[in-house]
Amino acid sequence: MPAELTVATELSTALGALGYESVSTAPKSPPPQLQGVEFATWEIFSRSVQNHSVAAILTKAIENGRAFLESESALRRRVPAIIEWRGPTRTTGFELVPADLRIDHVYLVSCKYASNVLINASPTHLFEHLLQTRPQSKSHNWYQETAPLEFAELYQLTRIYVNNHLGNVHLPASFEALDNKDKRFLKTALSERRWPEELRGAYMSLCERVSKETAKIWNEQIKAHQRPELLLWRMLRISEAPYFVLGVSTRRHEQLRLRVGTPWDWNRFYRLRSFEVSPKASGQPTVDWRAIISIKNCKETREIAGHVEIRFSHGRFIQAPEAKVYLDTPHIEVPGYFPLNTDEYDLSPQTPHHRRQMSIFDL
DNA sequence: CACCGATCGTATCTACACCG
DNA sequence: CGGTGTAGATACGATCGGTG
Repeated sequence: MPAELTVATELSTALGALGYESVSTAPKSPPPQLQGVEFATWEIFSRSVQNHSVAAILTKAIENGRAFLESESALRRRVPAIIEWRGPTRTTGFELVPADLRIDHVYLVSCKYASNVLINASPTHLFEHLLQTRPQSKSHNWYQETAPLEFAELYQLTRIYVNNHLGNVHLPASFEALDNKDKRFLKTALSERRWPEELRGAYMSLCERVSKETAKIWNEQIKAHQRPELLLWRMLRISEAPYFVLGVSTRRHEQLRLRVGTPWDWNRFYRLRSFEVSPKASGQPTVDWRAIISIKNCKETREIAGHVEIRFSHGRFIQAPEAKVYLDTPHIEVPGYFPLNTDEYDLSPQTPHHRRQMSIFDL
């Protein structure tokens, strides 16, 4: 059950925020404050609590919820009246805040356990529109757009490969002529994790070309844009509504407790100096990104780095590739992500300037 | 054998063609 | 012209396997 652990961490976080100290004391039915949880879901949750392999991560989730309850920048020990769980259903439309829980109608909480993925977008949306529009329904195959020759070559070799190995299969002469049945067939035929030896070279050429062209296009769009920080904010999921991230980091599963600020907060402290993009040699088309940020009233600069994979999403050749944005810098070091208990609003005149900087950045 | 980066998967939503 | 089926898209992360 893929989503079971996700559900369990979200519900454990909610329990923690309600003051529960351990998953072992979890009630037999959802607490009255917790809304949107079916009894059947709660039963599945109760079962996963018994599972020792997930006990450690659920304990961290409970602790995160409790920290949220205690935190001066969050609940300040006021036990919530309502915690709404969004559940497995997705929000409608173009989501800017990835919240799983909503506490007392206002506190939005995203539970993020061991994930460095920031956003999944269509390549056109990310590289050409810089995430500034609503996602378009019509998008093209980015591989074909950026590497038409390499893509065609890969398809031709795939056709030969399939004929040689699976026999009596007649795929159309061009990729464009594939129907859905053909595509599903190709997906199955190429379901091995590694590409077949015969195709590996062509696939690597495709990767290299797509990476280079993507970096070029993305760089040009960024250079042409008046305010590239708008792209950075979208990538970091910084939007008009502040929210909280509770979870664990991918590295060593350390606790991760953040308040994600808004562009308003961001502009008070930071300025984007540059946003650079370069192709990366990898097993799939990849571009690296890197933002240099200066801190206002201070000589210091910060860097945020990550990469984007441009990858097949539902199996090879099935449908248009997607762009998956990763954050490689630890969350805690990202300007705009504030550790839960820092009081960056402490800007009273009595506070010496250097102390203000300390309280903001050095926790 | 835990860890972590690289690679791959699925549920659900939206837009749109098609149908009566 | 509203209901419905379907393709294409996003949001979410799972899992594999090399490595120290």
